Amino acid sequence: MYITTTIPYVNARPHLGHALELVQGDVLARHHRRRGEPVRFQTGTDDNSLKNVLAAEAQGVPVRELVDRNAAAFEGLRRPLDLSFDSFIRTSSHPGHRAGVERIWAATRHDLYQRHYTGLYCVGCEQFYPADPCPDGHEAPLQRVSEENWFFRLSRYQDALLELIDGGRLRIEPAGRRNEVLAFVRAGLADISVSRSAVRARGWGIPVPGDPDQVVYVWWDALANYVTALQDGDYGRWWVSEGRKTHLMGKGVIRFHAVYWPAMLLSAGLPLPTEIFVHDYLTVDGRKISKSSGTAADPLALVEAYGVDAVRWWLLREVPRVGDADFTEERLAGRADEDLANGLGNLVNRVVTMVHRFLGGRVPEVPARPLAEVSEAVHEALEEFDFRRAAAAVWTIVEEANKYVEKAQPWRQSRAEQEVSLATLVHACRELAVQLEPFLPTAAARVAAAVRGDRLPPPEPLFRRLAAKVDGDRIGA
RNA sequence: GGGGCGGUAGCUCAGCCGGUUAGAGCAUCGGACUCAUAAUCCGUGGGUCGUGGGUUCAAGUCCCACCCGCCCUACCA
Repeated sequence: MYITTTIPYVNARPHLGHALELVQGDVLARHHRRRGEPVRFQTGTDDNSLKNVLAAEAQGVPVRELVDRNAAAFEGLRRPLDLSFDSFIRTSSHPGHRAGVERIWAATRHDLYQRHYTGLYCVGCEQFYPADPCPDGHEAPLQRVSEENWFFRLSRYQDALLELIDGGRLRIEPAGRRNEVLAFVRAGLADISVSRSAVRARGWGIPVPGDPDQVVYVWWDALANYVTALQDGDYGRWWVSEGRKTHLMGKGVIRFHAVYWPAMLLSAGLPLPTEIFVHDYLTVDGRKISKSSGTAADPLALVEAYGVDAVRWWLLREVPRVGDADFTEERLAGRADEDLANGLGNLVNRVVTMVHRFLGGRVPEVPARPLAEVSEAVHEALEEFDFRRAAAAVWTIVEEANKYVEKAQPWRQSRAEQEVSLATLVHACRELAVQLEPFLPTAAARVAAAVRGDRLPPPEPLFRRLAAKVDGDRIGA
């Protein structure tokens, strides 16, 4: 399985929305690896966007410097968020990217033509609009741009795209998004401009082969990353032979991935991705994430304040498959205290304590029942990209184990009975550690360490409470 | 303007092809227990299922209109 996230442009540091997509991809990657499937999980940054240039100008720093600094911040999310991506591509520095874009350009050359174009261009959207108010509400006024651009015959691929999506060869989830794409394609596809004048791009980006006055449209450039990042044998392995190629993305960029990108590949005669999963957006304190969200939307600051487990758990356990979700530090802490401290942490702690008190720390041998139902429920949920349902399925182990303690009441049992009940509970905790790994790798490792071996280490709390921290010490503005 | 998605208990949400008294978690309240991070377990209360029509023996669950939020798309004079 080849899993990709979108590559964000790096005009600013990463925010919580980026973390959501990365964590979702990470869960999929870890889950499928654990099932023994070969997995390549890839992310990266779109360095070539004109927005990066403008941001650098606004800050008065060289583009290269801004791009390098912010790209490093994205890549730097790996450790604090426990991400397991196998490769990180930067479109401005990956050794094969530019050559790859040029190859795709050449392969689609039969569908490219030059046309004089005059239109209103929104720099914020990197897109042309027919009338002045930019629908996204970017402040900069639309620029009247008149130039000779390269166009791609997107219109030729309408039927092929419909067949591809309607026939299910390109799966788009959730279903509502698939319908949205189908409606867009059925409405008719116009050819799209796929180059910009190099002058307008401030010389930033990849020059059009044979036409140095133009640079390749940043979307064309960025989309190509999914294949250009695959060097040498990797391309054959992960793009040609691999049966499952999954793109993760936010709802704002579905058209580029579900329409432009497959059309580019069709034109170039290259294999297509097989799945697209579209997530919705996060708001913070009821507002769109923006600069003013400050550290409350900064994944790094959140991890430092609350820990990686709490942050990942909120993203996975609380964000619905469909619909925007609102993040607050209160919700993060509430979920962490309820589930991690009171639920999981307390369970492990009470089990370990009882093993010490009643059995001298020794774990008795008992036949272990595998918890296949949980594993299956997790898998089914993840096949639908329902991370919340998958996380809930893992949690049934915590709930069942806590109920089991109340029912068995080991403190009232004979030694023989205690051996059975506590062995069962230790087994449940071990299984929990296994099932939890894709979601909370750090927490899973700590649980595993607490219940490993014949002799358990002395009990100690696995998770501290966070709610008090929120009251007195909100990190947000 | 066209299309799509949401609007279900205080909060976050489940409710597939229509069918017994509409569910879960959190919060509230009551009880139990003591192994545990005042944790856990059991139980209670609480809902005009956005509004109004319609189809049906039967609708949260299908159809129509409208209201609210969001998304996509186009902006006919």
